[in-house]
Amino acid sequence: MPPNTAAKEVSLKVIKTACSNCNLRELCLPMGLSEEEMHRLDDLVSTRKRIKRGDFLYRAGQEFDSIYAIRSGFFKTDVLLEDGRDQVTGFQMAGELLGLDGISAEHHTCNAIALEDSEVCAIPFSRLESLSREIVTLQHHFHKVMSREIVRDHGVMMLLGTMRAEERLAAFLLNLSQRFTARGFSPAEFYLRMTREEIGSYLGLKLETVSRAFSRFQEEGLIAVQQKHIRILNTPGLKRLMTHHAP
Amino acid sequence: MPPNTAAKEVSLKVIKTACSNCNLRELCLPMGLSEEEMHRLDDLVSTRKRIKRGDFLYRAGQEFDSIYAIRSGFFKTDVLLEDGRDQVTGFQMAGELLGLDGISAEHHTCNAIALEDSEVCAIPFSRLESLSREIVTLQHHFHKVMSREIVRDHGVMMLLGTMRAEERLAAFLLNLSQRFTARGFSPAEFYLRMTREEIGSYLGLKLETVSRAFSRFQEEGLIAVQQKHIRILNTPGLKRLMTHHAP
DNA sequence: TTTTGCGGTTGACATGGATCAAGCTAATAC
DNA sequence: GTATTAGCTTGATCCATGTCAACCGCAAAA
Repeated sequence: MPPNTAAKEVSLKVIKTACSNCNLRELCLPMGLSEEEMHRLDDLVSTRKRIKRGDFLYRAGQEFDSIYAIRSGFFKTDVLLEDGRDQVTGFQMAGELLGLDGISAEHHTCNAIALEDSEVCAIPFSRLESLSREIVTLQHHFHKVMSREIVRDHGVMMLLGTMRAEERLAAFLLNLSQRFTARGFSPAEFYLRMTREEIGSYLGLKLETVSRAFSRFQEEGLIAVQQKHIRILNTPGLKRLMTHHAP
Repeated sequence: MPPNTAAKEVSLKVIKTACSNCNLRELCLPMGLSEEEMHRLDDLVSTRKRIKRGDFLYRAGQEFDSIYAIRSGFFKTDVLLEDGRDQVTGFQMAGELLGLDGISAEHHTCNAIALEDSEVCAIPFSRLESLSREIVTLQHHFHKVMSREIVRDHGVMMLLGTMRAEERLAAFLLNLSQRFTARGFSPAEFYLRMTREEIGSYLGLKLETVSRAFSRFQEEGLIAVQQKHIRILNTPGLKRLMTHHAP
């Protein structure tokens, strides 16, 4: 399928593919662009890709040429050490970008794996750089997105370096809740797309510890858990847990 | 002191200030630029700042307008949580950039503190964006620098999430050694600019644990420690320690 | 020179989370 | 519909690191 159709009559499919018609445009890369600017971005992101649950969007070591905007679905990224250890470095949802780590060395440094059937927009990076030389707001927004990733990583470092198990899990749940909210979903009720082991890997804990912390939260009436279904019953309680650490 | 002297006769001071005459230019922002391009960058970085040991280059919350290239000296960055906990998020040395985290929210999100008397070049960010719209190599290199920061942070997450105390310290020492080497210093012998407590904060450990790990390395003949003076005696040994974790 | 104090080392003990193990639940395959 | 299995929960025990405490040594201040 050719990515650019020169036809005047634009098919429904193509319309739906464009940033200008995407309901995530205010969360994603086109944030803050004018109508006209967004149409110029549309040309870049015309290639869409479906990724089945469990499949790789890209693998560590693979050549880097595009970043990806998640249109729907849910991903995790993980890094592998030579000795077999690995760690989940993030969970990404609709409107978020994947692949920014690949810019530095021109190859990907982590694996990106779909946790449910997903769709992404591939954005050829060199074309994004060209366009952002022309559109100031795009350039600036892209820099903000990269910077936000750095800030997010500092948050995770904080979490891993200073928080205890239950604080980590509370922070994790509140973060998910906040991101779901930003996407128009319930802040209090959601399905986890990842296993306890993946949560543990992300939080620097073993799956048993994650499970126990969930049970503890449930006993204390903070949340209701049933496998992957989570209901947050007491948000302030979780927040308190996050900040009032034992001396 | 006016940052731009229009005089034809350029003073020695100004010459020394320019990127084109900086011996760090191949590590720092101007990496890969042509002579002519580098001169255009010179105009941006004309403002230099001395920071005394213990002083802040910037504080969390402060308005963001510039990033900083370290010309000489040594810094740490740390984040503070509301409840008083804090964590060192990085140690930066000559040729490295500070302040990238501030782009996302237009204010700094961490403190940058000099660990020894230092000098930085302030780079007004909006002017850097303008210039990088004109100089492709500058734009691309800047993106790489930001991406590298993300990759580095993933490394720290890995370290905090999966490594034990001695592995963390070994990784830390090898990383320092490698960065000193890149700057033309000895790979095997250096002074630490930070306290055990700061190392511990960075590595998610208590200072006593750091101290014990140093002693242990010394007993095993891997390094010689005397306070802040470190000599690495067995680099492969340290590397092995980093990868052969207990099951 | 002496004093002061911060940073570092070391020891004894406490504990949070890891590990090992068993059983349970719910999705997926047959 | 039943069988299979991956994922989850819970209990018992262990150990790495945290905590508390004492002391050392060097460098800055007096």
